[in-house]
Amino acid sequence: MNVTIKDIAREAGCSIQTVSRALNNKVEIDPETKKRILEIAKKLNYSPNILASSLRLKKTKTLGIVIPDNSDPFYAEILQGASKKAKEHGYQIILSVLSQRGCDVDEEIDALHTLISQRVDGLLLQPEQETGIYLDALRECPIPYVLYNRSPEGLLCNYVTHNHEYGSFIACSHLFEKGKTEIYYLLRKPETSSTKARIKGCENAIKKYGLPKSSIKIIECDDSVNDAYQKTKSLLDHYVPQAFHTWDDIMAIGVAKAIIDKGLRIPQDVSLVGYNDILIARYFNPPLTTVRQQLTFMGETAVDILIQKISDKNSKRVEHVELTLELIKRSTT
Amino acid sequence: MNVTIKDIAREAGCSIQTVSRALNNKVEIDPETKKRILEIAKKLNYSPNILASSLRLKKTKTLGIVIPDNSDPFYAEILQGASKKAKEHGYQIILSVLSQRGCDVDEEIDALHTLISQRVDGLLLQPEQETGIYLDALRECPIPYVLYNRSPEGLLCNYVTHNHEYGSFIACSHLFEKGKTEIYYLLRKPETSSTKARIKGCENAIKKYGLPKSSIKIIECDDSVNDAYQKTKSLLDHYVPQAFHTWDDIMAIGVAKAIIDKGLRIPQDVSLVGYNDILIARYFNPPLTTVRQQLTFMGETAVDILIQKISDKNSKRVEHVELTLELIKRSTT
DNA sequence: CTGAAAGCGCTAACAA
DNA sequence: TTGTTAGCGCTTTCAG
Repeated sequence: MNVTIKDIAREAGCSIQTVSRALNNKVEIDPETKKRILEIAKKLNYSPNILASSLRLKKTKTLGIVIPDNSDPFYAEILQGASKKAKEHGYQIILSVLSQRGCDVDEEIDALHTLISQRVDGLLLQPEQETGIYLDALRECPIPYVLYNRSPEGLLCNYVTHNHEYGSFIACSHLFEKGKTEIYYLLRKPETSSTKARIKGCENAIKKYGLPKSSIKIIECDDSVNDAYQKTKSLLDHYVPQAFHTWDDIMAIGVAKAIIDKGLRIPQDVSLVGYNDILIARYFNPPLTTVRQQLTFMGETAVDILIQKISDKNSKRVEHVELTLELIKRSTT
Repeated sequence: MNVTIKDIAREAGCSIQTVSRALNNKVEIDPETKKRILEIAKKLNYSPNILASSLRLKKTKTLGIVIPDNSDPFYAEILQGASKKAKEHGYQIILSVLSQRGCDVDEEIDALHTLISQRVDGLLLQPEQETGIYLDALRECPIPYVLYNRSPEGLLCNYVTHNHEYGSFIACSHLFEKGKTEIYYLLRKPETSSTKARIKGCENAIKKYGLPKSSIKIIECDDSVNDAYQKTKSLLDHYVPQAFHTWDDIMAIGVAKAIIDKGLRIPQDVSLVGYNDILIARYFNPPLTTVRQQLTFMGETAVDILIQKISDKNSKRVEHVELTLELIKRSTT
């Protein structure tokens, strides 16, 4: 059915080896034969079977990436950066999107194993469950991997993250500087290392400004914007706090809607600081003060590290990259 | 290095064939041997080499998808739907993101050929260039494919789209009903079939309401939100139109910012209708009137059709699915 | 129920 | 410069 180098060899009256050499730009070949073979290949509409060559070469030029949810701009942006960079390096991306947004460890482990079975050369992961069982799976991983947005304790590995302790610190500090003495902090995924770092950052800000611990009140939300919206709404029914800070910009937009629906003004009545600086933040009304993460760059960097690890298998060095966060002051504070 | 069925066979003292049977849940095997083999496999941390089995089986259980830009929520949503559905069917996704957002035909053809080389079982594509050269490449495509969001003339193939002629028709009609007699329509990708359909829809609305052709003025923008923002701003410097309609919600948000920056009110001074109904539309301030596309569902449907075509290779029937669009009335009109 | 042999399409090593 | 041979890891005959 499909045309192979064998077919080309027959047509050209040479061995398959010669065809292989012509196709792979090897030097040890007569320019004339090479030209003839290439023409025949084109004529027969030949498409090399990467599967066969990968099997032989024991490398696939393929990276596996696990993404909890591509409809979240946060991850979509990371994936964008990763896939562009991979393409630049001549690597393909095999994508695994989790259906439970990472709430199911078994699914996550499964995704990992499937990708390994596919014989990808390396993996980009964000362990949603930084618990023993997933980390165990990771420890047995036979190929190089780089974590993004996570740096689990108790696992020595390559990762690229942001310094979230600093991120929530500058967000809260900014609000304190503006004279606010009370912040409601809406967060999610309370168990992840990144959330823990953020809470630490809040506490640091409290300390720095000599405020009581109760200055920051935490509200836990699930993954939907709507939950942030509803919880803010309920809160505002009883009480109007001075300021909100949120785990991401999407939640901030939900909070903003609740505030505006209540007939309150931002920032005159309530201040608001988001997180991530997704594209919309700048164009939102009012433009959102937020903490900028370098999402595309995180994806790119993770790929760079990964590919370096792939080429340099025996290097046992571990890469830790911490990207910088920046407070973007706009009109909600 | 890696453990293979050969290693398991040696360990179990049987042939590789028996191991293969145990691993693939074949019936013709003693339950006892099967159990023993499975245990050994687990002990040795065996991971099947999909490459080898794919090569042998001539199918990879893999779908290729080409996406112009994953940082655009429009495509991110489609990809989300597609990858979830693929996973449900037990298929993997190989992702190819274009670096020029589809402005480079050669890159697009290249992406196509690479995916074919990878021996994916099927392809999901959105031809950015509906010109001869890309369609030619498609005509030579040896594997099943389904187009999403495009239905190029002169190519008989499977596709899933929305009825954009109807979409812009309901958007414009809505504005006309509200008494507006003049709409500035900001669009992009003027050459695509989907844009042409939209312009047709505008003309239909004009006809229906017996208005002059000049009632709808077209402004062409590039792919950035900023361009929509800037162009609206320049326009508003000289003239305040009654209404805007945009090619997508992101552009609408850019337009809204320009209007608000100018000190004008939406919808009292200027009305605005977006397109797509991305998540943010509902939470935007003011909540955006828009035309809802079923993006996740489009991705899912495309995968469903594709997998059906893969299982049913000899069926020469061509599937055309046209999803329905819906006007979502919120507060910008 | 189990095993031996062949081959998927390709490339590396060696020989001519 | 070119051809021959072997083998990557797996599954599908076919034979025991």
